[in-house]
Amino acid sequence: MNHKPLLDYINKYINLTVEEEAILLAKIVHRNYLKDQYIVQQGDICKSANFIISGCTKTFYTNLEGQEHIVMFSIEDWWTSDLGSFITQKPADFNVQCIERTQLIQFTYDNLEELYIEIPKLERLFRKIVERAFVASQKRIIRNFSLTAKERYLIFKENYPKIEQRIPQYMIASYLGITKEFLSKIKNQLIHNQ
Amino acid sequence: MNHKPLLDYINKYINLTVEEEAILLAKIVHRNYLKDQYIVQQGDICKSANFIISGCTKTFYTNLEGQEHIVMFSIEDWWTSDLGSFITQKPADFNVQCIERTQLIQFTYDNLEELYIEIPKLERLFRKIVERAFVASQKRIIRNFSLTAKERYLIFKENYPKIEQRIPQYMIASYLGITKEFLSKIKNQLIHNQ
DNA sequence: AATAGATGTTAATCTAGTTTAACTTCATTT
DNA sequence: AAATGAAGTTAAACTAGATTAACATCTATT
Repeated sequence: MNHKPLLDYINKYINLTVEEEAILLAKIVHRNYLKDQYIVQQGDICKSANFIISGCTKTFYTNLEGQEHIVMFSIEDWWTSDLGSFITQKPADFNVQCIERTQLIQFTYDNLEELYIEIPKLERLFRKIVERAFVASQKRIIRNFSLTAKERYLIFKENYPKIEQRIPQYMIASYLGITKEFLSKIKNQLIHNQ
Repeated sequence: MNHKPLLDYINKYINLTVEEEAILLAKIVHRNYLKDQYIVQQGDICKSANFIISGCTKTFYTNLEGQEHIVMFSIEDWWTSDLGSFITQKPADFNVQCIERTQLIQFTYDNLEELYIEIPKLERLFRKIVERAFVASQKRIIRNFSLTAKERYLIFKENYPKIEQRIPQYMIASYLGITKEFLSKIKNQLIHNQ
């Protein structure tokens, strides 16, 4: 059981004592998912906040016409969940699915509520994590409004240089909010530097 | 000095003792802004998290061509700030400007850091607030991708029935990510139920 | 009451991105 | 090695929404 990435990650935000680490480790579960398996499905109640040790997930919404819209990709050292469903314990709006074989650490809702009481410092940890996630989300809204698809694609490549090779084009298009055909056209334009 | 809306708001999330309330109230500042005054300007370091007692603000980004893109409106019983700038104490990406005469309570960065230490429960309060804000922001990204401008306008009217009368059309258009001319067209279509 | 400035509307023209559909490439299974 | 299917490309026709520009309305100030 490899806890190190989680503890290293936590220690960037707060300092846990050895006893606190032990309390925390007693309440987590390691879990392995295969490629294409779902961690959360739209309509389910999201039971866990998940810290990724290895692998990659996509969080997406499927509308009535069956079109997928990807809100985020998550990789090693990041979290994945339907946070809205998790915090309210109501049915999820989003699906979370593994794009690769994924190894993660799960905090169930009840265990995390207990941990907040046993180790109040964790409130600070998660406050800081969600603050950063919120800021990134707001910036994404602005990019979607004020930039063209080509500009958004270039920024995506800059921000996630390693992810692009791991993810099919049509998912990147979905994340950018365009069709796979138009992404294909953009890439062609970039090759012929237009 | 009217603290009641703030204390009522806080008590929906956590319970403060009388002593804790006193500590908190000692560290806040009441502030009044006139219509059109700025609370934060792009490039400034955002010095405060602001709880609105009365009035209304817009948070927006101005791009190089001078176009405004509104990320959020804030009214009574809600927060306004450039959170990204506030938490990192680096220059703001956004402007926060009053659309009406606005009365608010300010938490400066240093005071809030001290409060987190004196009243650790506040970590929980702000964790929960930001969690909800993040969830709303994710849902907005999906709406922008998967709905037409007309659908987004109708949802806006549903979600903010009282705000619409208080805010000029061109700002609503900016929030929806469309031009004021196109919003005008949408409204005309809705009148003639197309 | 006249002027100026901000806000809102209408309509013509234009464009970024979608849709549809046919084709290619690549990996997987039999 | 052939066959199936998933992923990606290309190109033509189409549309949601932008741009431009002229005009209308409303308000505040002198």
